[in-house]
Formats: sequence, structure tokens, C-alpha cells
Amino acid sequence: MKITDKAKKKELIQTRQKQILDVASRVFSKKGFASTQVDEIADLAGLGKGTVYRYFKNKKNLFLSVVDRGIESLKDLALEAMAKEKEPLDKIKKVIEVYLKFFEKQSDLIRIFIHEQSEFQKRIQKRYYQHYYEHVNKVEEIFKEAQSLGLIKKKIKPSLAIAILTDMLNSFIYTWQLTGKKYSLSESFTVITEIYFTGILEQKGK
Amino acid sequence: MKITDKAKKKELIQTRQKQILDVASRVFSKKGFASTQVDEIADLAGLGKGTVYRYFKNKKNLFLSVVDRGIESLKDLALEAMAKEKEPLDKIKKVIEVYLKFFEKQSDLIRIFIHEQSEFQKRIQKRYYQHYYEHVNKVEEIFKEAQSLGLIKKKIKPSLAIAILTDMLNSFIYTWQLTGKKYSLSESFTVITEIYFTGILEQKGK
Amino acid sequence: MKITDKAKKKELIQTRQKQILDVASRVFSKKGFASTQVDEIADLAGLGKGTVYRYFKNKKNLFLSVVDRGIESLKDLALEAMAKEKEPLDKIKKVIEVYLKFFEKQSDLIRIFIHEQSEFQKRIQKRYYQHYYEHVNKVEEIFKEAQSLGLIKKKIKPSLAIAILTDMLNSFIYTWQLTGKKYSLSESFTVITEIYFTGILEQKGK
Amino acid sequence: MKITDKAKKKELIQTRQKQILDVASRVFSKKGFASTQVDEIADLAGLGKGTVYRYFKNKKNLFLSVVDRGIESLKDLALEAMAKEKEPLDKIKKVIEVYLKFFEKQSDLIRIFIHEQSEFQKRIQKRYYQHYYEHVNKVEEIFKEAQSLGLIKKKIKPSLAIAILTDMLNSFIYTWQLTGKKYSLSESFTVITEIYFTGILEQKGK
DNA sequence: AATGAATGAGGGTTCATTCAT
DNA sequence: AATGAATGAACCCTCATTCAT
Repeated sequence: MKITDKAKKKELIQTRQKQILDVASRVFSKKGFASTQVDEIADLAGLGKGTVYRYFKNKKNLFLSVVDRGIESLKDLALEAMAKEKEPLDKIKKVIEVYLKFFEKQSDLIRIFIHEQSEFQKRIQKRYYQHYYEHVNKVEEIFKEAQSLGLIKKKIKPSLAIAILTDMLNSFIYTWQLTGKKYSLSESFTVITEIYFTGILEQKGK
Repeated sequence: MKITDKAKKKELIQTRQKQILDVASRVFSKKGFASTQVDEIADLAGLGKGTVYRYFKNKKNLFLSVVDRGIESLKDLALEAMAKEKEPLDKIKKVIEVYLKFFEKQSDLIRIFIHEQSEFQKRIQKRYYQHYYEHVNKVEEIFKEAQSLGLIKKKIKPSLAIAILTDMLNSFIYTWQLTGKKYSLSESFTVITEIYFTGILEQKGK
Repeated sequence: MKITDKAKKKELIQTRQKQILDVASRVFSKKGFASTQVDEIADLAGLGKGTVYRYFKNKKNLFLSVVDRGIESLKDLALEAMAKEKEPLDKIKKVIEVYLKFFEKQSDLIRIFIHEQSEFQKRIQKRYYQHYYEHVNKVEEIFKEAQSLGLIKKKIKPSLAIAILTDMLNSFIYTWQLTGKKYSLSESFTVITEIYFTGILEQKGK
Repeated sequence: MKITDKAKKKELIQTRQKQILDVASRVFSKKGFASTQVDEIADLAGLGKGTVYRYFKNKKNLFLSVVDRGIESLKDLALEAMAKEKEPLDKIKKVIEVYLKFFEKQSDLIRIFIHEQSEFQKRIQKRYYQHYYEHVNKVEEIFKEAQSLGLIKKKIKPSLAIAILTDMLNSFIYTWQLTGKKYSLSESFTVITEIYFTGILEQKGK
């Protein structure tokens, strides 16, 4: 019974945290950190202000939790996606797809990443790259494997190829967001992969 | 003598306004609207806080003046540039060049445009497009002229061509800004124009 | 059976109340009323916050209960001590001893009495004097008895003698507390009684 | 003219600080640190809340300023008093007098010193002793001089004699305060000095 | 005209108290 | 009966705006 109690408590904590983070993500995204009021988050979450402070130490902490959750979840999705595929090129395609889908769904997060240049930018970038580099190694392995299989041009350095891919995707997403999301991000998947793979793939046949 | 006095007064007003706007642009860009304190702007401008309020009704107003001045000045530069050239294609190239140079120099402004999603975004976009459309007609005229001269593919609608150009430039500048301004914007002028013109120009010769 | 149940229940209530009061006394003494958090008392008592509120209406009430318990218990000790002795002078000595021992042990209480000047001071003093006067009569009786036995100078008004004794003891205890409890309070018993009795006693012999 | 301006400004700052400190001293003394509201201090000082914060960083800071001002002013009075007298014994008497008069007038401060056991006690004591030791040396010199003149018993260590004097005065003042200020503190001067000097003076004559 | 002292509305945060489980 | 999650009143502090000098 005690076990059930503990489990229930843990569940409640997670429910509440998710409940708050979901709202916070939306509000921070819309208004930016400084213009967001904790009151509004609490109201929209259907909770008292004190409850928000029960689950998050303060406003700054809540904000960074939003950022962290986003980054963490992107990483998880990417790793999971790669694991599902066998062929290295398929893995890469899958990562691209996941990346686009993620930001299409979580466009709150892009705005947050873009917004907070000021005091948080450093912190956000640190977190972002920390996770980024954690799994960039895995992606590099995949590129190397593809090269040894003769699928990708051998003269291209994997790290550079990844940097280019990342920049491409980021630019694309930023622009998509800033120009008003006129089309579906994931629909652009085909175009992007085509362009990218044309550049890096070993010309097959003839 | 009274005239000289009035002129002097007017000059002083403009000097003060410029002085304040320059600082405000920098600070708003760095911290965003909400995190910027009027105190800091006054201090950096070497003026009393009251003086800032003498020249600008309130903080919001000052912020929008920064935005307006930016847009206005971009428009002026573009019109001026076009006037200098005779050939329509040269005019277009010049506009592109001015656009890149402007944001390279005024990178404060990009950040401001990117930042303030919140309450200002709508207002900013309105102002932006208001000015934009004012001179987009002139650009359209140039495209049409170039088409009638057989320089640009006739099947391309001028308005679409302009939209694409604008999107291209905007994406480019946003990305340049967000990825850390690793290269000179205006240096990219050649690449951009080459790509763009390749797409829209009537294939000469052969 | 019901009786046993009721008895048990009553016992539990008293156990709980004592448990809470002991902790509360310590915490209030250390931090003062305003800076004490009910949470801390509950934690240190090993109870839930709600339980504290089951036994005490609110924080203020709990605080006053601490004070009351202290005063009550001092009174009980004093009466008990007096009852044990036969001779009036021994009774007085015993009261002094009890007084010193009490505050030596309950130095929490001195701090509480000293601390709360504010809203509680009046209330504390009222309670204190209420109990004080209740048994001051008994002490007065003892003085009168000693006078009629020719032990204490007849020209001294008992009430004044008691006032002086009380002031002396209080000063002594306050100072002892405020200067850092450098010595044992009860060890000073001999000195204090010697001084006091030298002043009030009828000079025996010669 | 600029000089006058600066002087005026400095004067204003000092006026305001005194104005606030006077009220703060009263309120902190009555309610203790935690129960005091900055709002109340501002109201009683006839100022806006913001103004209080213009002159003192925060509540804690204001509180410690009250304490510091008190200690500083006591020290100044003591030094000044000593300087006025020629004879060493007169100097000592003067210090005692000043000490009693000071706390009689500033009884707010005693309460503050007595009150805040908690977080501030250490800080207060540090400040207090810091200043105390600064001028205790001067007092020691006076004792030594009196000894070399054959006025004070040579076997008494000056530092001990001072410690005893301080404890005596403090006890006296505490008790006076805590038992309700029934008499005038400075009136007790004669009694105190008599007792003290009887103990330390070389027995003159016979 | 320029200043910056004064203000108080507004927002972050704490914590006594309640109440569903 | 016991708990501690939830709440919001209350309080500290900031900063846009005003206004007397």
C-alpha cells in the first residue's frame, strides 16, 4: 500500500509538472521571459500561484525547465529514430525527419530559443550543445559507416557534413517560423533531403 | 534671428532624438523590450531620465520609434540606390546590396525584429509591410520593365519574384545573425545574386 | 472498554500536545514568533502540518500555549516546593531555588519572554501576572508568618519585599541569559539568598 | 553654484536618511525585524515606499543601518565625554553617565539589541564589539593612569574592571527596560558609581 | 530645457491555513 | 486521525512615469 502511495505521489508530481510546463512553454513562447507573469501560467494551468512554486523553485527555474525538457525530448526522439533503422542513410534521413517534425509540433520552443538572447542565451546554448554533442558522436559513427560502405563521398569530413546539415535545418526552421509558417515543415522533408543527399552522396551508377 | 533660433532649436531636438534612438536601439536589441530599463538608456545617452521622456512619450513609444526609424531608413536607402542606376537589373542588384549592407550595419535591428514576438510583433510587421508595399510597387515596375526588355523570364509573376527574393534575403540574414555572424553579409552578395538571377533571368545566348 | 478507549484517546492527545509544544518552544525561542514557520515545527515534531493544526487552532494560539504552559508549570513547581517545607524561611529559599532551576532548564522560555515585545508582550505579561498574583498571596502569607515569628524585619512591607525579590531574580536571569550563560544559574543560589536575606532578616544574636 | 547644488544634494540625502532611520528605529524596536513592514516605515516617514528603497538597499540593510548608527553614536558620545574631563576618575564617571543617558534616550535601541537573537545577533554583536574594542583601549589607558596615580587598586586588572563595569551597566539597562522603565535611568547614576567605585578604589585615608 | 527625487502600481515569492484523501 | 497538496493573502522590491526645482 505504501508502494502504491509513493507511486501515486510520484505520478502526481509528474502530472503537475507536465501540466505547468505545457502552459509555461506556450506563455513564455508568446511573451518572452520578462513579460511573462507567473500568475498567468498558474491561471492557465488551472492552479494557484503557490502550486507553481511548489513544483518549480522560481520563474527562472521554470523557464529553464521548459528549455531543458524540450532539448531532452528532442534528443530522445532522435536516438529512438536512429535505433529503428538499419541502413545508415535511412538513419540519417530519419533524424532529419524527426528534427523537422519536432519543431513543427513544438514551435513554442523555437520561439523560446530565438527569443532569449539576453541572459539565457548562454545557458540555453550550453544545454543545447551539451546534449547535441552527446549524440552527435552517434551520428558521426553513422556517417563513417556510410562512408566505409561507399555510400557517402569519402573526402567529406563527417563532422563538417553534420555541421552543414544542422545549419541547414536550423536556418530552414527559423525562416519557416519567422515568415509565418506558411507551409508544413515536414512536407519540406523531401526537398531538404534531396538537396542535402545530392551534395554528399557518392554518385551511383554511371 | 528668430528663424535662426527656431532652426537651432529644431536641430537640437533632432540631435537629442538621434542620440537617444541610437542608444535605445542598442539596448533594446541586447535586452529586449521588457528587460530594458529607461534608466539605462538615459545613462548611456548621458542624459537625465526626464529628458528621455521629454523627447519620447513613454517607453513603448521610444521602442516603436526605434523600429520606425529603422524601417524608414531602409526604405530611403533602397529608393536612393535604385535612383542611381539606369538599367533595371542593376537597380535590382543595388537593392539587394543595400538590403544586405543595411542589416550588416544595423544588426541591432534584426534582433529587435526577431525578438519581440509579443505585443509588438503585429505592430512591427504592420509598419514594415506598410513601408514595404509603398516601395514594392516601384520594384515591381522595375521587374516589369526588365521583362519587357526580355531580360527576365516572362512567365514569372513579378510579385512572386519579389516575394521569393525577400524571403531569401530575410532567411539569409536571420540565419547569419542566429548562427553567430561568422562571415561578412555583404560578401555573400555575389553568391546570392548569382543564385537568384540564374533562376529568373532569360537564358541569354545559345 | 469505552472508558479505556477514552482514556487512551486523552492520553494520545496529551502526548501529541506535549510533543508539539516542546518543539514549538525551542523553535519560537530560537527564531521569534514571526520568523518561525509552522512547517518547521511540524517537521521537527515528526508530524504533518495538518496535525499541528488539529491540536492548535493556529500559530498564534500555539505560541500562547507555549507561554501558558511555561507559566503554569512554574507556578506548580513553586507551590509544590513551598508545600514540602515547614519553616517559612525555608519555603522562601525553596521558591528562589525553584525559580532559578526552572529558568536554567527552560531557557527557551526566557528568550520568548524577552523577545516578543510586540503584540504579545501585553498578553504575556497579563498571563504572567495573573498566575503570579494567584500565588503571590501565598508567598505574602509566608512573609507575614515569618514576621510574626520575628524572623523578618517588621518594618518591611511583605508586598515590597516580594517585588524586590522578583526584580532581583528577573534581572539576574535576564543578565545571565543575555551575557551568554557563562555560569550555572542554580550555583548562584547561595549568593543571591545571602544578599537578600542579609537585607530582610532581623539581626539575630547580639 | 555647482558646489551649492552638490552640498544641497548631500544635505537632502542625509535628511532623508535620518528621517527614515528615526522612524525605522521606532518601528523595528516595537515589532522586531520580521514583523516590521517597509510600508509602515514609509508611511510613518511620510514617504513613498520607493523612496525608502532609494536610500536603503533593502529591509535588512535598513535594519543594520539603524543598529550601526546607534553604535556609532554611542561611541562618539563616549569619546567626546572622555575628552572633556581631565582627571581619570572623572573620565570614567562621565562614560558611565553617557552610557546611561544614551540608552535612556534611545531605548528603541536596547529593544533592538535584545530582540534580534536570530540571524542578526551575530552581526550586531560583531559591530558592537568592533566599535567597543576600538575605544575600550582608551578606557584601559585611563584605568592604568588612575592606577599609577594610586587612585585605583593596583591588583585589579583594568580589562577585568572594564568587563565588570560593562556587564553591570548592561544588566542594569536591560532590567530597567524589561521591568517597565519605572524610574529614570540617569538618576541611578549615583548609586551605580558609588557601588562600583567602592569596589575598585584604593581606600583613602585611614 | 533638463534633471533626478519621489512615487506606487505591479509582479515575484513566501507561508499560514484549509481540506480532500 | 493524519497528511501534505493546494491556495491566495500579504509582503518585498523594481521601475515606468511624474513633477518641482
